[in-house]
Amino acid sequence: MSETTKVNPIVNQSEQRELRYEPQRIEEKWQARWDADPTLYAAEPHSSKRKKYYVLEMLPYPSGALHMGHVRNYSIGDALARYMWMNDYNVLHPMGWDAFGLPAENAAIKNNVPPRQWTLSNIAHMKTQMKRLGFAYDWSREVTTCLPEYYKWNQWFFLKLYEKDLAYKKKSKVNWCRECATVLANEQVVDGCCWRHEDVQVEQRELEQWFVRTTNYSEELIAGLDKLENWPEKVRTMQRNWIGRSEGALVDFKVDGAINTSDKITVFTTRIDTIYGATSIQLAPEHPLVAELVGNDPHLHSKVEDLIREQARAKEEGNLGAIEKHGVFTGRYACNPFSDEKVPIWVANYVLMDYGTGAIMSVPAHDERDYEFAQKYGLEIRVVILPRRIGQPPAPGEPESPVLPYTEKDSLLINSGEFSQLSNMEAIEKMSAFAEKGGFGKKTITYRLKDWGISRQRYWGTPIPMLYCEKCGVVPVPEKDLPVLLPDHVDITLQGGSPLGRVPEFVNTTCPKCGGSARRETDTMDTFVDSSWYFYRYTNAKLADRALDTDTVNYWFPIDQYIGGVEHAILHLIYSRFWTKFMRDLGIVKNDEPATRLFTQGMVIKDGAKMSKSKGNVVSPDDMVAQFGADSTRMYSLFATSPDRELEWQEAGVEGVHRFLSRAYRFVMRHANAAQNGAGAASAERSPKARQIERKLHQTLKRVTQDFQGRWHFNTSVAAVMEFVNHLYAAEDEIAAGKFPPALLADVQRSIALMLSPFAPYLASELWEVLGEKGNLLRHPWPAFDPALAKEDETTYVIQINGKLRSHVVLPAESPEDLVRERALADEKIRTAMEGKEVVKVIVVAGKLVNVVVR
RNA sequence: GCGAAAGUGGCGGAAUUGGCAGACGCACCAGACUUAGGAUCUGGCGCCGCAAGGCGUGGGGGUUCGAGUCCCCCCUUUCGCACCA
Repeated sequence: MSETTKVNPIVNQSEQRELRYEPQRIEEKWQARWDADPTLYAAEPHSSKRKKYYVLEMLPYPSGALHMGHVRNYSIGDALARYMWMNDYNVLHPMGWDAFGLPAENAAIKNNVPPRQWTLSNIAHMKTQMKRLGFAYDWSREVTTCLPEYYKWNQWFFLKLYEKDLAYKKKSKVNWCRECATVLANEQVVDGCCWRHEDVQVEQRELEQWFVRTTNYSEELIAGLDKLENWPEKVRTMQRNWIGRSEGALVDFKVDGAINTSDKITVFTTRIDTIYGATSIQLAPEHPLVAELVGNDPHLHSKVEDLIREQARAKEEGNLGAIEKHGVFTGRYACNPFSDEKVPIWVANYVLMDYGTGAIMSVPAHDERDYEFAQKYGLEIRVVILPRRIGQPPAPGEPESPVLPYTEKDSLLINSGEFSQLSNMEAIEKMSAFAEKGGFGKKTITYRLKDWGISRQRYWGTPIPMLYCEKCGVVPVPEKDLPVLLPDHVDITLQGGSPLGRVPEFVNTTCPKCGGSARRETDTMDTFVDSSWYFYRYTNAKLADRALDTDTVNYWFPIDQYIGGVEHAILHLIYSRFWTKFMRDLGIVKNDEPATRLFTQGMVIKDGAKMSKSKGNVVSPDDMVAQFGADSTRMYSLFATSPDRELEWQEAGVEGVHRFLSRAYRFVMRHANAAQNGAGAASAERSPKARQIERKLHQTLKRVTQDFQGRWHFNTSVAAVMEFVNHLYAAEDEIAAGKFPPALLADVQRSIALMLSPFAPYLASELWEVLGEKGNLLRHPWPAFDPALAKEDETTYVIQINGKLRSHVVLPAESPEDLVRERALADEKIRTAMEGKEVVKVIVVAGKLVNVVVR
C-alpha cells in the first residue's frame, strides 16, 4: 500500500470514554420508556385504513427461561414486524404462553410447588426476558392457555366437536409413555419413543380414550397442501407422508368352506391389475377372522400369538420395517373372485391391522414384500405384468419373465383372463368397475392418518367437559356451566391414572339431565389442543362471552407470516390446520388455512451439537445480554447465518457485532451536531468522496430493503450496513474537516438509525433521539432508496484472456461496446499477453467484462 | 433402501439470472496512539512460491469464450420417510 498510515484525527482518550457504547444504559432507558407506553406496539382496530399484516412466532412453553432458539425465532419475527410497521402496515404481533403440560407437574413432584405457581412465575420471568430483549409485542393481547378464561374455550370447542360427532370415545390400543404416565397421540411418537423422552419406548395399552376425528378432513388436509405454496416444501412433504393418501380398491375373497356363507376377506390393494398373480391371502395377526380360521388348533394358535408379539415388539422398537418376515398357513383357502381360483390363507407379521383392511392379496411377482415372503415359504410366483407397452413385440432375446419382483406401473397385463393385453392403468379402471358391478369390490382411498387421541391421564391440562351418569350415560357439560375449573391443591403423582380421579369434590357431581349423581371425566386434553387455535384468540384476547369475534378474525386472518421451528411440521401444524377447517365448518371463521406463509428457522447449536443441559453447551441469553446487550445478541442471531440455516453460536461473533454497533454509535455521536447545525445548507457542492458516500448510502438502503422483500438473508443486510459504516470511517477526515454537506451527513445518520431499527431497536432509538428526531421509529417510514443516486457512474471492466483474469479497465458507465472492446485491447497487460497470438473472438458483456479468446 | 437439503479459507459465512471466488464478521499478523490495553484507529490475511507465476469452491467427467453456479457419475454430512399393500 502506498498510502501512509492514517492517524485518526478525532479520537483521543477522554473522548473515547465519552463516546463509549454502553448498551446496558441505553437499553434500560428505552425499555422503561416503552414499558410506560404499552400502546406503542399495539395493533390498530380492524377498522384501520392501513393494510393488515399478521406476523406470528410460535408461542413458547414456559419452561423457566428463554433459550437461544427462542431468541433467534423472535429476532426474525421482530425484525419483520418492525419492517412492516415502517412500511405503513397495521401489524399484529402478539405473544402468549403454551402454559399447560407435564413439566409443571414434574416440577411439582420434585420441588413441591403447585403447577400453577410454577408456571405463572416462569411466565413472569420469561416475559421480563422478552421485554429486556426489546421485542415489540402487543402485550395487551397476551394469551395464557392455563387460565380459565382461555381453557374455557377449549372446553367449548370440545362440546362443539362432540355435537358434530367429531369427538368420540373408544377403547383401543394406544401409545403409553411410562415416564409421562399418560397416553400419547400417534404424532407424539417418534421412532417408537416418546417425543419428550427420546430414549423411552412407547408401550401399547388398551384403554378407553377420547378421540377427535381428524380423519374426516384427511382429503382436505392433503389437498390443501398443494395450495400452501409459501410453506416450505419440506413441511408439505412431511405432512403428505403423514396423511399418506393412497388410491386403490377393496376386493372380497370368499372363504372356502365357510360355515357362515357371508364369511369373506376384504383386501385393500393399490394394484388390482395384478390380481391374477395373487397366490395367497395374508392376514394381519390381529385380524378378527384369524381366530375363527385357526379354530382350536393349539399349534396354530401359539404361532399366531408369536406373530402378534413380534409385531408389538417391533412397533415399540420403532423398526417395524426391519423385522424378518414370518407367517403361518391357516390350512384354509379363499376364492379369487376374478379367476375363481382357490388361494391359501396365511397370517403374516408384515401385515398391519391398522392400515387398509388388515388383509392383503399377496402378489409375489409384483410386490417386493410378497416376493420375499413367497420365496421364504415356497409360495407360487406368477408373472402377470410384462415391462412392455401394448402392441410392442418382445425385443429379440428378451426373457419371458422380467426381473422379479417387477413393480413398475407402465406396462402390459398377461395371464389375466379377459383383461390380458390391457395396460396397467386401463386394467385398474376396468377391473375396479368389474368388481363393483359384480358386487365383490370397489374403488377406495385409504389414508395413513389416524384420529387424534386427546385424552391425557394428567392433572395440568384442560378438563374434558364430560360427565358419566348411571342413568343417562355419557353427558356433555352444558355450555352455561363452563368452564369446568381445574381444582387447585391436587396431590400429583405419576401413578394410577389421572390425579383428578383422586379429588372427590371434582369427580362427584350431579347429572344436568336427570339430577342424579354423576362422575366427571378425569382425563385432561392434550396440550396440542390449546395451541391449535391460540392465534385466533390474539385477535380479541379478552373477549368474555365468545371464543372469538368473527368480524375481527376475518380482518386479521389468515396469518400473513408464521415463524417457528421445523419440529412442529407435523404435530402442531397439522392440528392447527384441522382446527381451522373445523372452525370454518362451524361458521365462525372463513379462512381454510391458518397461515399463508410459513417460515421454519434453523436450529441453534454450539460446538457442533444441539444445546442441551446434558451436553453442557447451553448459552444463556441472559449472559449474552448482560455482556453485550440485547441489540448485539439479537443482531448476532441474524448476522451469523441466514435464518433458515443451522446457527453455530460463537461468542466472539456476538462481540464482533457489539464492536460494529459501537462503531456506528461513535460515528453518530461524533457528527450529530455537525449535521444538525448545518441542516439548512442543502445545496452545498459534493466532493467526490461525499458523492461516493451518497451513492453507497443508496446502495445500502437498496440491499437491506431487497433482503426484506426477498430472501430474508438478514446476514447480508447487516453486512451491508457494516460496509457502509466502514466507508464512513474511511471518509472521516473529510467529514471532520466539515467538507461534507450537512444535509447529506444528517441523511446518512438518520438512515443508519432507520436501517438498524429492525435489528437493533434500542441503539436505533437512541441514535434517533441523539439526532434530534422525535417519535417512535416504528411509526417512521422505512427509508426509500433512489435508484439514480445508487447508480455507479463508472464501471470497472474485467479483462480476461481465454477466461483467465488478466487486467481491469475503468470506463464511464454505459460506454458503448466498441469503446469497451477498444480500451480492453489497448490495455498494456493485455497487449503483452496477446503477443504472437491470434485473436479468435472478443466477447463483451455489458457492464461486466471483456473476454479475449486467443489461439 | 426411498426422498430432500447441503459440502466454499484456520472458523461463521458472501457471490439472485453462468461473468473479478472468498463480501461482512471472527481468529491471527504488523503498525499507530498510549503510563497501560482484552480499548480505538490503519494496514495485511485462500494455498504453493523470493518473485514471475501457478493452483484453488467434496472427488471424477462434460457443456461453454467463461462453471462455486448448468448436465452426468461418485463420495460425505444432516434431515425426513421407511413392511402403508
